[in-house]
Amino acid sequence: MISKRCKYAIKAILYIARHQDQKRPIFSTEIAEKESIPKKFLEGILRDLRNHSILISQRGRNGGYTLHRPTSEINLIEIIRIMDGPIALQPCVSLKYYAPCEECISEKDCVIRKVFIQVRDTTLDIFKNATIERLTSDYGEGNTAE
Amino acid sequence: MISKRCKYAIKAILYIARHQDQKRPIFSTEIAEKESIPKKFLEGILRDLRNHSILISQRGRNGGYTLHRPTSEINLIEIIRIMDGPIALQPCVSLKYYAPCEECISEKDCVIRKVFIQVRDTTLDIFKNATIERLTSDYGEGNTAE
DNA sequence: TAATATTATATCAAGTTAGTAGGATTAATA
DNA sequence: TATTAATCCTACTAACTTGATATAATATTA
Repeated sequence: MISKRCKYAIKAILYIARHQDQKRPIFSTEIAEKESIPKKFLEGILRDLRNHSILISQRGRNGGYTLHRPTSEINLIEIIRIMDGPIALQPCVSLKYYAPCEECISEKDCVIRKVFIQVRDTTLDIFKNATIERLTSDYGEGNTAE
Repeated sequence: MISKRCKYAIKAILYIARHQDQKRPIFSTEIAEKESIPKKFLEGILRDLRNHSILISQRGRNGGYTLHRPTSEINLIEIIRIMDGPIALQPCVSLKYYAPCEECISEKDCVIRKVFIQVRDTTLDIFKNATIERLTSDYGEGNTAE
C-alpha cells in the first residue's frame, strides 16, 4: 500500500497544479482545508517536497508553495519514491534502493525474482507516464466544476 | 514491499513442490534448514497455508506437509493475499479488501485512482500467471543441480 | 511408551505510520 | 517599527506491524 503521507503529497501537488494560474503561492492552510489533510501533517510533507525540488516555498506573509518544474516533468514515480521509498516488492529488484535478500543464495537462480522484476517494470512504466500534466488534464474530462 | 513471511511462504511451497515426487510429507525442519528460514517462524506460516487449503499437514511421527492441489492451481496471487492481504496500492482499488479512502469525496472523479487501477490490473495479471508449476519448471532451465 | 512431528498461545523488541505540540524564523504591511 | 501571517524545525506519541522466540500441548507411529 501507498502511505497516506504519499497520497496527501500527490493530492497537494495536484491542487497546486490546478491553481498555479493564479500567479501566487498557494497556502498550506488552503490545501489542508480543500483536500481534508491535517494541516501540521501536511506542512511536513510540503517541506519534504520542497527539499526534493518538487516545490518552491516562499516564507513570510503572503508566502506559500509553487511548483518547481512544469507539470509535464513531475510524475508519480518520483513522488512515491520520495515519500515511500522503493516501489519494488522485493529489495533485490529495486532500482533505486537495491539490497540483496538475506536468505537468498543465488539471485540469478531465484525464480520468483523474475516475476518481481516483471511487476516492477510494468508498475514503473505506468507511474512514469502518470505525469501531473496528464493527471490534471484528465481531471477536466466531463467535469468543469471545481 | 512483500513481507518476509510471504516470501518464506512462497519458498516453502516451491520447496515442497520440488520434492513432492518422494511421496512423503516434507518436514518443516527440512524446509527451514534448506531455505534458511527460522523454524518456529516457518511453522506458523505453514499452518496458515494449511488453514487456507494450500497445504495438507500430517501430524505425529513421519508427519509433515504436502501440497493440497496440483502446482498448476496455486499461484502467487493467492499466496500473497493470504500472507500480506491486499495487492492494490490503495484501499479504494482493492478487489478483495476494498475500503473507501477516508479523505476522498468522489471516487469517480479521483484521477489517481485510475492509475492505481491500471497498476493493480497489470500486477494481478502477472501474479496470476505465476503458478507454482511455471515457477518450478523455469527453475530447471540450465540448472540441473539441486 | 518413547520419539518425533505438528499445533497452539503468549510474548517481545524494533520499526513504521499518522499524526500532534509548541515554538522559531521570515517577510509583507498597517 | 510593531503586527500579522506565512513557512520552518524539533520533539513527542499512540497504535500498529513485522519478524521473530518460548513454552507447552497434541497426535502418530516404531
